This record gives sequence, C-alpha cells and structure tokens, in this order.
Amino acid sequence: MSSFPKTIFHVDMDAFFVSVEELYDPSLKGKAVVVGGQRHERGVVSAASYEARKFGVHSAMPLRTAAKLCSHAIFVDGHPDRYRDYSEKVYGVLNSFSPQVEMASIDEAYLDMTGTDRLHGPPLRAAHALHRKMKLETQLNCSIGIGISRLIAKVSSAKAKPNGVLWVIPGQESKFLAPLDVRDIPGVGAVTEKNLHGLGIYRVGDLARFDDSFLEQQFGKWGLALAGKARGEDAGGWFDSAVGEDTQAKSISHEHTYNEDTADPQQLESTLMRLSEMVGRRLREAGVFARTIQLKLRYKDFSTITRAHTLADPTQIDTEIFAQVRTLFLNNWRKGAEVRLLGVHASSFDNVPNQANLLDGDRRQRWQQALSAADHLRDRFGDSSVTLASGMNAGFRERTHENPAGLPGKHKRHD
DNA sequence: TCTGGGGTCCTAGGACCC
DNA sequence: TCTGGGGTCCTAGGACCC
Repeated sequence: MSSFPKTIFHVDMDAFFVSVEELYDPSLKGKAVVVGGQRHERGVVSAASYEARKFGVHSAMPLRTAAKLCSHAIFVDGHPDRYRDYSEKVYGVLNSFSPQVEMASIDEAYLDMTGTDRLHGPPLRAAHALHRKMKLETQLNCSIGIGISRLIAKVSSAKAKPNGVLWVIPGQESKFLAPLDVRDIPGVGAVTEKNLHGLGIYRVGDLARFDDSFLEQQFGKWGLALAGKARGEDAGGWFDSAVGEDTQAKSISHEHTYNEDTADPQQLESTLMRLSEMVGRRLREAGVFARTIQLKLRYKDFSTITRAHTLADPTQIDTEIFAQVRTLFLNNWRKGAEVRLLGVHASSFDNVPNQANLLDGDRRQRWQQALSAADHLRDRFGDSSVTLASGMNAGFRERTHENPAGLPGKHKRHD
C-alpha cells in the first residue's frame, strides 16, 4: 500500500440496457420491462427494470421464469449496437473527468481520481458533478461509489443504487464492510457463499476475524485474497492492477444455443462455420493470431464438454479455425445425440503469425487480404452480404433470413 | 417453463525437459 | 530400474462477473 490513499470512483449505470431501451421507446418508462428476449424464448434476462424487479425478476433468470413471476412485463429483445453506442457516450463523459478511466464492462467503469482535488474539488463534490454531467449528456442515471480501493468503490456503488453517490471515508473501510453479507464481496458467488456459511461466516465482519493462514488453508490462494478483501484491500488478481492499465483481450469466443436441439450434422457443421467466421473476423480486427482453438459442446441434457487443440501455426483465418473445430467436433460428438449449444473459442494470442514455412506464408497472406476485403464489405452491407467459398468445401452456410437491406447476396470467390 | 453469451481467473493432472 | 524435483506447456473443468 502506498503512503497516501488513492481516490477511486466506481461508476455503474443504473439498469443500463433497460434505460437505453427507454430512450428509444419512452412508452416503456415506469413499466415492468425485461430485456433479453421474448417471454417464451430459450434464454435469460439480460436486464430488468426496477418495476419488474419488485416481482422478483433479475438478471440471468430464465425468460420463462420471469414471465411467470411478472406476467404483465414487457419483453424486449436486446440491441447490443445501441448499448455499445451509449457505452461510448458514457466513456466520453468519464474521460472528461479523469484521464485514468477503465471500462470494466459495457456499463461500469473505474476512475482514478487521486490528486484531482484542485481541479474537481473534494471527492463528493466531484462525484456529484460527474453524476449531473452524466445525466445531462447521456440522459442516463448512474450510481457512484468512492473509496481508497477498487473493491471499496465497487461495493459502495452497489450500496448507492439507484441513482446515488456513496463515499467511504478513508480509514472507515472495515466499519463499512463489517455488517455486509459475504455475498456482497465481488468474487463471492453461490459456491463460496455456501462454503463460508459452512464455517459460520455470514458477514464480512465474521470473515475479518479469521487469520489469513486459516482462510488460505481452507480456500487456497483465493482464501488469501478473501482475507484482504474483508479489510477493503485490492488483494490479488485483476483488482491489484492500476486503473487504466490497458489489457488486451486474452480470448475471443462465440457460441450459439439452438431454439430447438438438433442432431443434424449439416446444421451443426454450418453453425460451426458461422461461429468460426465470427471468431476469425474478431481476431483480424484485433490484429492477433490464435494458437489454441477450442470447441464447446452442450447436449440436450445440459452436460457440457470442451475440447481444445493448440496449433503449430497461429491463425486468424476462418477456414483454418473451422477445420480445427470441425475435427474436434467429429472426434467428440456422440453421433446422433441432440445438441443444445455449440461454441468456438480462440486463445493464446500471438501478434505475428508463425511463418516457418515461407511458401505457405505467402498463400496465407493472400487469404488474409481476401478476408480483410470481405470484412470491409460486411461492414458496409451487413454480415450476410459476403460468403467466402472455402478451399476445403466446408463453406456451406446455415440458411439465413437475415438480409435486412434487401441486397442481393454477393458471393466473393477467393482464388 | 428450466438454465444466453461474452469474458476472466484458478486448479489439477499429465507430458515433457533438465 | 522401483525411481527426485522443479519448471513449463497443454487440456478440461469450474467459479464468477456483467
């Protein structure tokens, strides 16, 4: 710990997806709204309005359960593009307050406000000014937590909700945390909570009474981090990093759950092709090459397996990703078994391809160019406008209804 | 009426190397 | 020939977060 305390803000947008949808359709305001899909769809709640929450609806709950709890709720499909646009507006406001901004997800951020007193005044005044400006420029409510660590800021923003500001005065961390439920500590989920309850630990204050060594013995490395958290410290892992320290993604993945389970090999393979294309495209956008390709396969009964393979030559090419994931699929799928979900996951990134084989590298480079051109067309005309015929006759696609612009399907052949 | 999609981090065992 | 110990890479699974 440094000699003088930091001032960290955690800014969390209130019911973000719902609030953005309300800006597009003001008639939703004040009503029970569920974002994430229609009431009978296979899926879960992405966000619920405070009105819907009164009926017990919350994020991650199956849509059908939400419909049962709150039958009068309005169900709205999610619009990721809208949320990204508003997230950028949010970032703009935050960045005008501190150069040290780190978006922790699409709707929350950490700001390091240490040493900004001369510019913005004391923490509470700065927070209220930020709160006002956010509303003025985005029309959205947020809650702001302030503390000497990420952890304290995060926990206090949750306690400030909705639409509030909460400052934990330096030195008061333990007093603030002690009465809180252990579940309020970020990282403590259902499993850890149950384990802690088994030890008679219900509140953060109970946790703080145990020795670090005891918690380490009980929970390993995680126990040690937990002990620190109970004192309000950013102990361990990501929490320890400086705000704004930029971190490039470590993995890129896409997955798809079928509306109805299927055992049709053609449909399954075409889904893998589509997911491989999505992953390949993201890799090219990020300018990275993946060494490890992983398949995720979930059966009708929800049992799930993952199978991975690490390549000698890292790739960002759709058909190479597909070829690998297809092999993994064919080697591991119980033939005839109905599949609920398929996923394609890329990791172990390199910034340059391994071009041990120069001739091969040349061929790959031409592929790369063709793919970039296709990405560009998709940007302009939509995802369904371009299909690259693959060299391995594996490029058949799922039948698709998406062609919103009504454009003729353009098919570009690589040679 | 079951259980999305996109991530991060951790553990544990086996292979392999010195 | 009855066997070590550390380090790293790889794979599979799981907890957790929004």
